[in-house]
Amino acid sequence: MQLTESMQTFISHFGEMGSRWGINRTVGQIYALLYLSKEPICADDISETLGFSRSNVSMGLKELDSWRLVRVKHFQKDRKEYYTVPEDVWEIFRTLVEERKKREIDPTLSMLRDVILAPKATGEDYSREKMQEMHDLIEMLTGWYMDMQKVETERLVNLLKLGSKVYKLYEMKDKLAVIAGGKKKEKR
Amino acid sequence: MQLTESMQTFISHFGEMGSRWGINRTVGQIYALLYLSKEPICADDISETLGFSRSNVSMGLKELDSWRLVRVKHFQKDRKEYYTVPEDVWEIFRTLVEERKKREIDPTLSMLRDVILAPKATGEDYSREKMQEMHDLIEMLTGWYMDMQKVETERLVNLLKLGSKVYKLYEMKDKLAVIAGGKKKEKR
DNA sequence: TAGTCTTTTCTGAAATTACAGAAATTTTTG
DNA sequence: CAAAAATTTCTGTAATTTCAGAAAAGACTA
Repeated sequence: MQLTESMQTFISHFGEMGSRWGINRTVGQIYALLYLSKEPICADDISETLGFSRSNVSMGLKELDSWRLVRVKHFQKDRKEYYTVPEDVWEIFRTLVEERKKREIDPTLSMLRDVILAPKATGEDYSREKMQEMHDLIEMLTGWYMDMQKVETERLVNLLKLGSKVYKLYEMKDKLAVIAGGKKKEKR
Repeated sequence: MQLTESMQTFISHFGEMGSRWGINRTVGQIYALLYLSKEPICADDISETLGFSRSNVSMGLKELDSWRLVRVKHFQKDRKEYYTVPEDVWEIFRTLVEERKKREIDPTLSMLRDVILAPKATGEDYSREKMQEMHDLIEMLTGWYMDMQKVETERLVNLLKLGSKVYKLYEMKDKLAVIAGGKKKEKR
């Protein structure tokens, strides 16, 4: 596959940023290449285009698969496996957040629950309190995210665009309740 | 410093999760220890409690400092430096998001802007479109976050608790505008 | 300003991770 | 079922990262 200069830049960047994102160079570049390609690509093409060994590409694809970031496609009369990534950037984003949550947050939440349930030793009042605080914060954030996940993309975009202005709506929710209730009956 | 069993568990976990969070074991454990300690701790104490070399603790604290996650405190008649972390978990959380954004997202946003501005080569219609899409998504999300950052904690908590229900308010915003206008005239 | 206490930086060794090529395994097709 | 094609796993090496101890630098005091 032929890469233009801007594609090169994009792909290299994903390689370099890999370490900050917790993936390695190979994986980052493979993903970037697939993201930019309209057509599905087979492992050999990836290997040749990026100059990685065939085995490395295999490992990279396996890693991306574990992140649910690639899809395999088959063409008839060809037993090669062709890879793509989902086209919808919002879908990609949601997948990414979900996986990071699963890997980076859930284990901690689980540990915190265990620790909080264990019998309290003497002299650990403060530390227990802090563990509880961390637990509550994480639970609130993940709960919120899981709730928001159900909102369809278009509505989510509207909410994001509204941003903190949404708070003004919230402040008026009692009044709004009056209206909503008013239709049925009357005010509080 | 004496560690109870639950503190041990908590600290070890932060060490183990370190690699997933992009920090090393030492740094993770130092942070965890400071988080659980009500009193500021000096580097020697950290070193002794966790069993790391004094130099490693110094490096770790420097790393945490670069994340703006520690504070230094001095006591009179003692030239030792004592370390703490901010007590408010929300403040910690905001700092963490800000720093991660700075390290993991901003460079990519910058790369995308550059690439998008560069003259388009032939045959890269699709890839350019995808780069633009990624750029727009990231810009929208970071824009939203920066906007939300201004909202004070208590209000933010209310919004989080409201979760996707906030969308129902949004759907009624036109009605609400009527009320808001009405209120303005009647009072204040 | 010398002496002592404290922190930071340097250095090389140890551990971990990344990776190419080889070997093994699986899948497809005749 | 065997041959061929493709993928995955294994293995050794290279590169990177982590870390302890040594050396250097800085801060305070007598």
